[in-house]
Amino acid sequence: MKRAMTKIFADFIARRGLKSTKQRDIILDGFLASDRHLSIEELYLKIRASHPNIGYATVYRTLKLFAEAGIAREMQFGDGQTRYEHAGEGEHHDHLVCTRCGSIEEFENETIEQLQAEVANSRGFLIEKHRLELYGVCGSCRK
Amino acid sequence: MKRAMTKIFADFIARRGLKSTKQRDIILDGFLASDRHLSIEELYLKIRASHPNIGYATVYRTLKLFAEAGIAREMQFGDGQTRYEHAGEGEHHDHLVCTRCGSIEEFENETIEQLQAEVANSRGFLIEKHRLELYGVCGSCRK
DNA sequence: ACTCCAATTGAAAGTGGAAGTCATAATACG
DNA sequence: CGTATTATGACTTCCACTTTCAATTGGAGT
Ligand SMILES: [Mn+2]
Ligand SMILES: [Mn+2]
Ligand SMILES: [Zn+2]
Ligand SMILES: [Zn+2]
Repeated sequence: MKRAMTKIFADFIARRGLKSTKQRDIILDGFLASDRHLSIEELYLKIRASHPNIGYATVYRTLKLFAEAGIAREMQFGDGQTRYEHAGEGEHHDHLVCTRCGSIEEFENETIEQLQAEVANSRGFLIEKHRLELYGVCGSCRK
Repeated sequence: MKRAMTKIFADFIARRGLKSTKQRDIILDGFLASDRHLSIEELYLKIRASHPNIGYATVYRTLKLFAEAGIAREMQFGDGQTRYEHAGEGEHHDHLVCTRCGSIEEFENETIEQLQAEVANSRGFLIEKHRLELYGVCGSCRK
């Protein structure tokens, strides 16, 4: 997975005539090694621990590149910060967001996806993407 | 509907020991007379046309009050602006958001709601609220 | 290896929407 | 009325990005 992502990003860099830099390598490593759904700030701080000279703006711009390259996806969970998650090839999932501890679980439900398609169809609406999030209290927080 | 909303807000004002003001009346009228899903700025500009002396902050604060009173609901559709829609008693719906013209349609699907509950249940997750939005091209924009 | 130029970087400044401040004004009620 | 309390509006601050810019770097072509 990590290999694949690294390859995809390298190809993207090449295709776009961009340059390979050590900052981008470091940020990619940090991103791939992390828990999913981290904010720019979170990744920046994590990376800064071992690379104090990498700037916020570079992390910010690099995450945008990851999104363009298709290895990251931008998300908004209503906490005022943009979060990035790993984006595998064509994979899709929705989220359960705990309003207590902030943890984010993922799920997939093909039936829901189909019903969404039906709703859109019946109105002549062409779906490009969708967002389904369940907010509430996670299992751990309920104990 | 409008009558009901007005009543609900008046009761809310009374219950909380707040004051009835002409600004709040004007803003409530403007809100109820509007298309749904408008941003603070949009409502502010709309109102300013006939009431140039009403400030942005008052519209901002009053919409928050509407939300607390239960006659409005705060929404985020990813365009960076908070939008408010009319909130009827206990009613719920999800949205189809056109990425071309920005129009927002509403829909309800009980089966999807049930499946969401099942997903949550199977993980011991307690749903407090959810968000389901389909982004794409609306019927009009496809023609 | 060396040049050269476009791409990149990081610090700093800028942006836009939301949220807070505060002096003045308006409301509720005895 | 008179007064305590709340509301208003102009302005400021906050915050999460987003852009700018001078200095640096990557790497294609000598
Ligand atoms: Mn995820
Ligand atoms: Mn709606
Ligand atoms: Zn939790
Ligand atoms: Zn449209």
